[in-house]
This record gives sequence, structure tokens and C-alpha cells, in this order.
Amino acid sequence: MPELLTAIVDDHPIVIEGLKTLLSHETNLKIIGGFCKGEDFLSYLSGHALDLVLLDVTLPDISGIELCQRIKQISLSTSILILSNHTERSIIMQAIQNGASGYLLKNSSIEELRHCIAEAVKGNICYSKEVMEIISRPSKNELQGVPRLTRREKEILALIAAGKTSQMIGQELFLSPLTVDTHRKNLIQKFGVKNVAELIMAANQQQLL
Amino acid sequence: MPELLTAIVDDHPIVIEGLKTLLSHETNLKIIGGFCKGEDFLSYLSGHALDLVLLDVTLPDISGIELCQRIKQISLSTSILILSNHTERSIIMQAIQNGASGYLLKNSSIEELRHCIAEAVKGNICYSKEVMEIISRPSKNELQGVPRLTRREKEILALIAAGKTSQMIGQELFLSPLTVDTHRKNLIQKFGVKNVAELIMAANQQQLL
DNA sequence: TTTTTTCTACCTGTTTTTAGGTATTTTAAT
DNA sequence: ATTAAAATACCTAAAAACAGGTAGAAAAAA
Repeated sequence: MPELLTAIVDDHPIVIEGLKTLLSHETNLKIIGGFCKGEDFLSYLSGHALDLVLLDVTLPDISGIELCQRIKQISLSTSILILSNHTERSIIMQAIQNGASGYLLKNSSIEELRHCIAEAVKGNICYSKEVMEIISRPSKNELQGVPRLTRREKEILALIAAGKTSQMIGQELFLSPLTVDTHRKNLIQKFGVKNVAELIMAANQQQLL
Repeated sequence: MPELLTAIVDDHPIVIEGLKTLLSHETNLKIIGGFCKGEDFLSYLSGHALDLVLLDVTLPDISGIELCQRIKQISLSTSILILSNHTERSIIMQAIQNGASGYLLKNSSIEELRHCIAEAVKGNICYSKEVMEIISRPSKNELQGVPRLTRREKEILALIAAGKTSQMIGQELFLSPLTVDTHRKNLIQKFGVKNVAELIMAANQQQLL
């Protein structure tokens, strides 16, 4: 049985060290190294074959979700296992949709970790117990998923969150306040909410602010 | 030089493993074990001497902050080093005030970790570079601290966040909508913000929702 | 028991948001 | 080159929020 080339991407050096130690006992895995930054890892991946990558969602440069896509673009055969603290259903679903083979929380047991790795390299999708529960209860406001916002919408959302009125935003972005109102309206519609209060809550839950 | 008896308390088994590995190279430290739960650790501490403890803030049972106090009550000579992801100034300050000898973020380098441990056991207080910066810049909205809200205000804040209008809230709580407006006004004033959008943002940042 | 805080409710008036549209011009994708 | 998406801007009118007060009753603290 050939050794599976494995990398770890996590912004916590301590976690990298921990995973290395834990996985050093797995005879069929060969840890080629740990990366703190997403871009560092991508440039490595461009030049080397890799079977498995353990990925954190929170990284200093790009998000783990985005990294999933990029990894799959470069090397479709590399299995991705997400290791994260994020319990939001939306994030988990996004990860899976972007090509991750599994998702587990950092506080899951070492047994769970081993099990998920074993499944991932077999090509199966595997979640830790807690993650399973999160997936199976689709909480109301997350049902229709994260709305895709345009650049302008994100910009205006941030300014609304900062307490600016449509008029102020208009001045700041050299737009008619009426245009800002339109964007505001679209934001409220996209999120399926009734007013800014709910909008800001939803955007926060979706980690968009 | 006698070995310093050291324990690790963290709800992530992976982090515990990583720290154990990292610190196994330190000849003057003896890791006596890792604990996932605060209470487990406290009951151990009641029966054994300990020189140093590495502590996470987020634990399943009690908070690391509270744990600091309890540790010092049981064993004043035990040095506490906080290892956490929390970058909120308030949390850092609370930890220090409750007897921690240092605070570092989990994504700090392994060198920083070693250095802080060395300082902590010498009896000095030591922060990682990033934490230093956080301490030295009292960010605006944290200056006047978390506003103390009354029961009613918290109740109404939650309903505002749910997208309810003053009228709806009034009906729900059997209050005049004018009363709700007054509470709304007071909330906006207490938080020092201009409108609900900013209010919800602030409340979120302050972990009040 | 007195004092303070919280909760209640109102008034006046202005500003802002929200809901229901329509419509043209850019920009990006096919 | 066409199509689709995004960004721009407008209209009308109602609903809600915001700013600036005042003020009495109830509850909690001193």
C-alpha cells in the first residue's frame, strides 16, 4: 500500500504540530508539511502531487472555502478534509459544495479525526458526529443558503452596517441616494428579511461583515 | 534544576497533542497531562501540586476567565498562561486581572510560545506581540465598555434584531409602541450609535445577541 | 425610609426607510 | 455579437425610525 501524501493548512502552528504528531502514527500517511497561509500552500500544490489536505476555514489570506475551489482547480484528485471551529450550517454546506470530502470540528475526538481521514482517502464524504447534527437540522433562515452579493451590494451593506444613511452612502460613493435605496432594497430582498435590523443580523450570521 | 510540573487545559484534543509534542523538547518541563474540561482539571489540581498551566478561554463547562480565579484560589503558586483565539481587549484584560501570567493567541509562533512559557515560570507577565498591540490600543467602542442593559432592554433588543417593528414589539409585550420607542431610543443612546443597523452590529460585537 | 433606577407613556416634528414599481446604461459572460 | 447580469436612477406614497424632550408609577437599592 503506497503512502498517501498529506498536507496540513492551518494558521495555528500549534494545531499543525498536533496534527503532525497524531498522524505520524498512521502508517499509510506521509505528512509532507504544514502551511499557515493559503497562498503558500497553493504554490506548493502547483508543483507537487498530493493525496490529502487537512484544511482550516480561518486563514490569514484567503478563506478555506475559497481555497477548496482553488485546490480542486489545480488538483482534482486531492481529497480535502475541513478542520474548523465554525459551527454555522452555511459554512459547512459551502465547504462541501466547493469540493471538501468532509468536515469536522477541532474539538472532535482523535478517534473521529482518524476515522474521517480514513474515509476521506477512500473517497467517501465524512462528517464528525456534531457536524452531522448541524447538517440535519436546517434552521429556518439558512434554508435558502447564503445569498450571492455583488461587489456594490457588499460595499453598501458594510456602509449600512456602519450606521450610514442612504444619503451619506450616496455622497461617499458618488451615487444618487435613490440608487443606494435600490441596492438596499435588493439586499433586503436577497436575504429574505424585512428591514435593516434583520439584514445586519443575517449578514453577521453569514459572516459577511 | 527541578522539573516544572505543567498541565494543559483545552477543549481541542488536537491542540493538547500539539502542545505536548512541542513542550516535550523543553527539558525543564514535565507535562503531567491534558484536560478538556475545566472541572476535571480543578479536581486534579485539588490533589496535586502544579507549577504551570496552559489554559484555553473557551471550554465546554466553565470559561477560562472563571477558571483563572478558581485556580488561584486552590493554588496561588501555579502560573497561568492563556492560549486563546479571542482578540477582544476586554477578555484579555479580564484574564490578566483574574491572575493569568500571560496571554497569547493560538496562531502565535512556536518561538513566542516558548518565550512566554519561560517568562511565566520565572514569575513575569508576558504577552505575544499581537496581544501587546491589542492591549495598547483601546479601540473606540470598547473604551466605555459594554453597556449595561436592563432586562427590558435586552428583551427589546432581541426583538428588534429579529426584524420586529416597535408596533409588533408593543403587541408582543403588551406595551404601548411609544414605550418600545423609548427603549429603542435608550438602546441607541447607551451604545452610542446612530441607528438600528449600527446598534445590531455593536450588539453582535459585544456578544449580546 | 428615602433615593435611584427602571419601566412606563406621551408630545412634536423631521428624517429615513420600506414597498411597489419602471427603465436606461455599463459591464461581464457566452 | 448577443445575451445576461449588474449598476445606475427615477416615481409615489405609506410606514417606521429618530431626535428632542417631559413625566408618573413601580421596583430596587441605599
